Amino acid sequence: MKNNSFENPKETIFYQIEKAIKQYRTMAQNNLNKLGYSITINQILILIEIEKRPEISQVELSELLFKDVASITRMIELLFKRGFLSRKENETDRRKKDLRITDKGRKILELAIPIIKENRQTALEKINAEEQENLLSTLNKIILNTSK
Amino acid sequence: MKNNSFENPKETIFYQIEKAIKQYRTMAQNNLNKLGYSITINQILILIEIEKRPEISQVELSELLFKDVASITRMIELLFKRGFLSRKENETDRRKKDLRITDKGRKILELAIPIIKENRQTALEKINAEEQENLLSTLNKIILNTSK
DNA sequence: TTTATATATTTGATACATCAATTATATCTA
DNA sequence: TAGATATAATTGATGTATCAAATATATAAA
Repeated sequence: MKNNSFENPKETIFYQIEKAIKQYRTMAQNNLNKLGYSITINQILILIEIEKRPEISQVELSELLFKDVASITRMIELLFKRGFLSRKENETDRRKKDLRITDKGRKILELAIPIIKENRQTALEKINAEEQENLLSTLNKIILNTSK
Repeated sequence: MKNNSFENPKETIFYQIEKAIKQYRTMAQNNLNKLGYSITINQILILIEIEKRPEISQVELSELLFKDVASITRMIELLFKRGFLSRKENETDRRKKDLRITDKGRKILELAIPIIKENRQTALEKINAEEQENLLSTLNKIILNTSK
């Protein structure tokens, strides 16, 4: 391992993490595009979470998807404009919005979910359970090290 | 391991990779901000590559940093506007631009590089050499699986 | 040497990220 | 209950990501 990590960026861990996640995203989006709809992986992930737990707040969505609440607001806005979900004031807490998947949204979810599962499988091919556990464990260490 | 990976997103590998890289970026940017300049990690990485190899083209930069050439153009534009680098037409190939770090750019590089190295060390604390090798190896498998 | 093809960079359009500030409502406390 | 504080969502400003199309120049091929 080189001492000066700037000599060979391609060999450093963070470059590799970036590369892996970027390639994964590209592959995932390309496969999703084959559906012929124009929707992003991120938008699908939001729909999935709302479908699983319709009372979820935008703050909770932001934590779950590691995004800023501002990003969530704008993504919700797009999903709403395109008719994938409905949005109205919550009765008991008027600061909140009730988000609901529309039929159109549910239809695209049904098509997209198998694709996303397949993407994950493809990306993890030939990586056995132990290796996956190790990866998770090392990632968790990085997460700990970088959290405050 | 759950069969339906949508039940517990927090436990899936790609969520963890996203979380790790996001937290790392946030920490790195926060530490960089302490310098009091207003510059992003990405911009520093571009400066580093140009400093190492001044004849580098924007296409090469895009490959090295896993970014679209369009992104590189805009980042270069910002770095130029802020006086961190100069940019002029290449004499022998007029499609290309000659990029050079300015004194101002060199100054910020000197301050930023130690910080970036420290960030990487912090993030990898208590992760031994073997574990790092394993991480790289697994990431490479993902990169292979998702390339094409 | 013209024509076709390839390469380097830029631009336009759209989506997302992050921070700070704002708006609106809810809750807590004196 | 009035005023302080907290929370949910939005908005503004700026930077980055991706794709497709446009420009400009270089190189290969007829």
